[in-house]
Amino acid sequence: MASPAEPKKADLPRVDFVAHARARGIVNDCTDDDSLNALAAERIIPAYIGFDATADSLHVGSLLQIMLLRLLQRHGHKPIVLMGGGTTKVGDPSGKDEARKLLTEEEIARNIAGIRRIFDRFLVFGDGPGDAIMVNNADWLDKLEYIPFLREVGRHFSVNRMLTFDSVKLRLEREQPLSFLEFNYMVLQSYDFLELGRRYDCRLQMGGSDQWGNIVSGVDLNRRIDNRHVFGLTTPLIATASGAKMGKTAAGAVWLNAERLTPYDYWQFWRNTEDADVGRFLRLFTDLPLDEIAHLERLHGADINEAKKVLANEATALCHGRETAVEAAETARRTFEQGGIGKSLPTIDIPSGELTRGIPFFEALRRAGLATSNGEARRLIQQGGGYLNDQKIDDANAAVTLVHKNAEGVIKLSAGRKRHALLRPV
RNA sequence: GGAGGGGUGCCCGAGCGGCUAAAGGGGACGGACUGUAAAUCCGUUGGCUUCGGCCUACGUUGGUUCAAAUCCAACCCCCUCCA
Repeated sequence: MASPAEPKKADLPRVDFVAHARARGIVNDCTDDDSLNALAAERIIPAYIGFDATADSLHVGSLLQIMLLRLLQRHGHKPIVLMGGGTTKVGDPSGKDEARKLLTEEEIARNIAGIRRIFDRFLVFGDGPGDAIMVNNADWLDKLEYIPFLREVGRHFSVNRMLTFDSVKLRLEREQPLSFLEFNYMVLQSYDFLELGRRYDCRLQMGGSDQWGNIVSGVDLNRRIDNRHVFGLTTPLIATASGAKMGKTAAGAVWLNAERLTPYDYWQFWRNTEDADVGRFLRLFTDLPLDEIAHLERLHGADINEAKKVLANEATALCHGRETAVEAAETARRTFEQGGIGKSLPTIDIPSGELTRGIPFFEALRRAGLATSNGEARRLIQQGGGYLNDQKIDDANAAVTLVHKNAEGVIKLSAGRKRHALLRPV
């Protein structure tokens, strides 16, 4: 499989990291641009972002963080991917109304393995100075001793101030429960930063803007305990131009692994970006140089679709490889621009015998994954959204048979104009 | 430990004995309009169905009643206040 990491590693100057990140719109806030720039000029900065292992994949909600680590590495610095094997057992209350379900050790280990595969596509791991590493905070959190920890670290935390943090305040204001377990999350996250400073001379923690409070706490802790001058940098919260939270699609979250979301659907997600977001998303989610993006941004009206295709191609190439992206683009071209079919469309095998007898249209739609129940399939047909080989079919009970097999040997089913699937007689 | 409030469909939230598969909103899906965009408008939104119906659902388990999301009991969970 082709590696997407075309600018394989450091192809940009170390000193420009923060300025470039800002120019691309990835930076929401930074504790101290000037000192950080000075440090970047002087040496390779090990920097980390933490990811909780709550699922076996990450979704686009984490993509900006991933891109930031990638940009960091392109500028010659060292990305540290911190897996929250320990903190996942606690649960980050930030931005949530409810505590997360607690995961078992085995689930967490499995999740970390899945997430590692995603990072392998975006970063170059290794033992060299600018190579990325992945570490797990369970390595130090699991064996913490309560009293010594409280005495070393706990005394630096003011409960008064902790109560003012958004993550906590939100829960209290909305009268939602916040357990003491979760309340400790920010302390542990701060401690991670201290530990990474000690182990890897990590100087920078990055994360989403909702992590700002946790990050500056860690910056303080490094200074107070080890007298280490470290930095924090956050990314903005990304919403679509029309205000929706980013990363929702028909099927739910936009996952970064092919098992949860096919590369074709991933491509489609980017292809359907709102006009007003195209330039911004190109800067945030692709490696394209800024001048090239500025050029694409000048497209207007229907022409902007070309920019959306570039966005879809580049974003998909990063995540699934160039070859896969090209295939998805080709499938989309045939499907939407020629009303044909492409090989990236989901394909379901159906025994020929069944098709000889014929299966009702509604059932075919359901089995193709275009409806979750017979009722939904019937509704779809009734509302004029059921298509068989691009012909609208009104009769839910119409038989789908081998007669409908086209030149390529498959039967094309569609739900509305955008969702397609193929049945393949076997 | 005590007192009060609460747990409703994907989410928020109304209902507080029958007219309730459960108002309203959000989200989602389909249609119209477009450019595979946004905005807008229309429709749909528990499952199965031979389309006549049949199941399952309002924290859990029992009970009262011809009839319960609605009343009663016990239990579980959450919130607030008191000790």
